[in-house]
Amino acid sequence: MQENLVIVESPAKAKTIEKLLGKDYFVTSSYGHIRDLEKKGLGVDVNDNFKPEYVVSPDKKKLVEELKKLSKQAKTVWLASDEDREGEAIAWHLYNVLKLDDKNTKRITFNEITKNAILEAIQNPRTIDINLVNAQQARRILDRLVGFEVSPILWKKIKSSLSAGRVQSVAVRLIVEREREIMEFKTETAYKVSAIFISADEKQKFQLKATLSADFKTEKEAKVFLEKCKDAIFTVEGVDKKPTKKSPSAPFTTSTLQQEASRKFRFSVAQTMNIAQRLYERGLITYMRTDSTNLSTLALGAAKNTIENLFGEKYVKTRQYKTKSKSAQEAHEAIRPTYLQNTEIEGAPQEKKLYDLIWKRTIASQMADAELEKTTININISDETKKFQATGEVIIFDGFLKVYMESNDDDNENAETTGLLPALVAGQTVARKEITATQRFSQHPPRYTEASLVKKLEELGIGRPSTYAPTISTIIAREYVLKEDRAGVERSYTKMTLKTKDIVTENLKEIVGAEKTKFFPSDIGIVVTDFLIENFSNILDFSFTAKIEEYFDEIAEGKLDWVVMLHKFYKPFHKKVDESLETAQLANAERILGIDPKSGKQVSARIARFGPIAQLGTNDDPEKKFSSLKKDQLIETLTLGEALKLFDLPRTVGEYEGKEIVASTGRFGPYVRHDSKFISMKKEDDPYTITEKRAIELIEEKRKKDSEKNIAKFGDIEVLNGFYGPYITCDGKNYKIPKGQDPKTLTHQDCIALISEQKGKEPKTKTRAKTKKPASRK
DNA sequence: CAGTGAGCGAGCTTCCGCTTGACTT
Repeated sequence: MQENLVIVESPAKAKTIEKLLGKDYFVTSSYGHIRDLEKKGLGVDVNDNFKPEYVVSPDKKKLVEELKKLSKQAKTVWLASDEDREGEAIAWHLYNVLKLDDKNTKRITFNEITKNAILEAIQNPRTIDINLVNAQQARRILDRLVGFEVSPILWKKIKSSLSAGRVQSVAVRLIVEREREIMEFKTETAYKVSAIFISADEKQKFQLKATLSADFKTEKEAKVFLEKCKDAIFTVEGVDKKPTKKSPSAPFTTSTLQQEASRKFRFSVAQTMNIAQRLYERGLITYMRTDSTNLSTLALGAAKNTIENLFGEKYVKTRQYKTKSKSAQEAHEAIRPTYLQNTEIEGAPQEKKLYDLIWKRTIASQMADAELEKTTININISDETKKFQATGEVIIFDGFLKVYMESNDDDNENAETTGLLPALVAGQTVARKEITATQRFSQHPPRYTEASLVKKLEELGIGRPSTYAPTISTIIAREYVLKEDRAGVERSYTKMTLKTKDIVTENLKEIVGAEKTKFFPSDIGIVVTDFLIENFSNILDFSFTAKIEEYFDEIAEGKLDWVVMLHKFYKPFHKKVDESLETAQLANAERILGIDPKSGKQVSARIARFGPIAQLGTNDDPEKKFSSLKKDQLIETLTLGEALKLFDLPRTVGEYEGKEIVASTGRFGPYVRHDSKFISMKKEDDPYTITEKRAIELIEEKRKKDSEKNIAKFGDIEVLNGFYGPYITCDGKNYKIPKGQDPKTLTHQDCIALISEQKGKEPKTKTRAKTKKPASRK
């Protein structure tokens, strides 16, 4: 029996600390918070100074009993949860729930896990800081009030099971507003001119690529310029050399790691966190949920040694980075390898990749600046004020670039800067090889990716490292936003090239606007956002979190009473809740698109019980028709033509064996129906144009497949040939056939045996918030 | 590259931040 019980938040951390402290200390963990506000109802008494109703979480009951037992046996209990608001609250809840005694309870904190730091903490224990706890309670209660009072308004006004919250609603707003910017975006076109120059005499041999200092608005202007260039003389005005420096980025925080892993490996935010968790549990990296760029003195020393060994002394530059994010609570170190001398690790390929990234980023952050020389050459054109310019960059000393370079968000391929430029001198003339004017288009602002959304949220101080990934799954699960690929569209552009004598004009085509795993808002997301902005503009304000954080800071410093703060917030807020329940109208509830020229009926679009629909005929029309919108259509942008097209389905294609063939689009994409059977169309088919002949082909193909499908049938039990190969089905459940077994030889008895054998290990149904997967479209 | 192509209504849904687990194909 140990005299000392130390409780930290994470079990992996407990393990390392126990090793450092030795046998007099038993170190265990609380697995985060142990209790929370009652789940049913508000969990807060708004009529009694926001008295919270705390309940031990069901999955923590066993753990709490265990901790109670341990704490009774210990002589001293050390509450060593993290050194931030949440950590202080965890300590306070532990103190209360475990009914600890002041006399033998000590609160300690440390923000790096080294023997010295921990021993120092133990030498300097303190008591629980109730002001900090109150700041956490205010935060927790405010979030509950917002979430649980606003969400029910949405159930009533828009759709059941929707949700609103301080963090998620702003995340959706960002995506909705970006989409609106894109809708309103007007593409502008310009002609960019670039030239390739070669030596004017035979002495030098070079090719120099240069760009014109200004673009032309019209094709005509660009052409006039090219004409002028035909007989122009090109003279080097000057060669300018400037030394420049590049500095490494700070070590990883949660959000920067998510961004880089997304840019470099296309990992999703959740994927990155899962892999990082595994590395953390194996003791390979420090904690992965952090907002700090700080490195421990131990790590700084190890980095210095490693860099010296690998690259030499002149590559070393020890740096400590200031955390940029103002909302940072800095309870942990930056994310770094635990042992910097381990340049690589064993493990799954993805684990190796992520570790390598973390290692490089950490090491680079402690390396010298890269020294570069940037050269700019300006070239004058006779009788013309515009100039050509060529720039090149040469690395003089690679410094940190030896190991790592941060990637860029916009994968623009117009990297104009090249390497070494030819050695030209002022006054020298150069000859043109060719000059081209290419039509270019301005680009709409980019849609958010998971990682760029996290970046934006962090900049706004909204959300925490532990919530970025869950926030993204929430807004997807509510179907406020979709993460999607979109095919691009073809666009034509002109390119004029001045060759030796003539100007050649070409009309070329390019694909633009293709999107890969980007966020698009849904109609529900748009309507909910508009409603919330209309009625709860303060909460949807991008600076709302930052403002209340100031109050929380004051509470933490003991300058403001948390109950007073909540009263101030709640009074006007709750009034608004009541008002909007009574009176609020939905913004953009319905859009009238126009009149159908064929029937003379009104065409409109709105959100109905099962989602967005188009409607033909007014509400009082007994023969009104409905059609669901397609997945890539939005009420806001739907045109009359697109809406009318929706009513062309279902469409009678023809007849086969005396029965009608109908084509339409369903949940799983376009299909043909015949004799009350549904057959999915192939990629190349279109329900609007499919012919009778093709439809019959599909029907016959399906029949043939079905006939091959059945291998055997024993009453309820069937042996079928499916997508993954043969399988047994019974009562709507499927069972595997062992490898090496020929399905044709299975007897009834064999099947029964296989079923009962596999029934035992059926998965337990878990009541987890599941992300509903919408039907996939081809 | 399987299965699938609804809907008459009861009762429940929901927040943000700490943590890890563990169903099978």
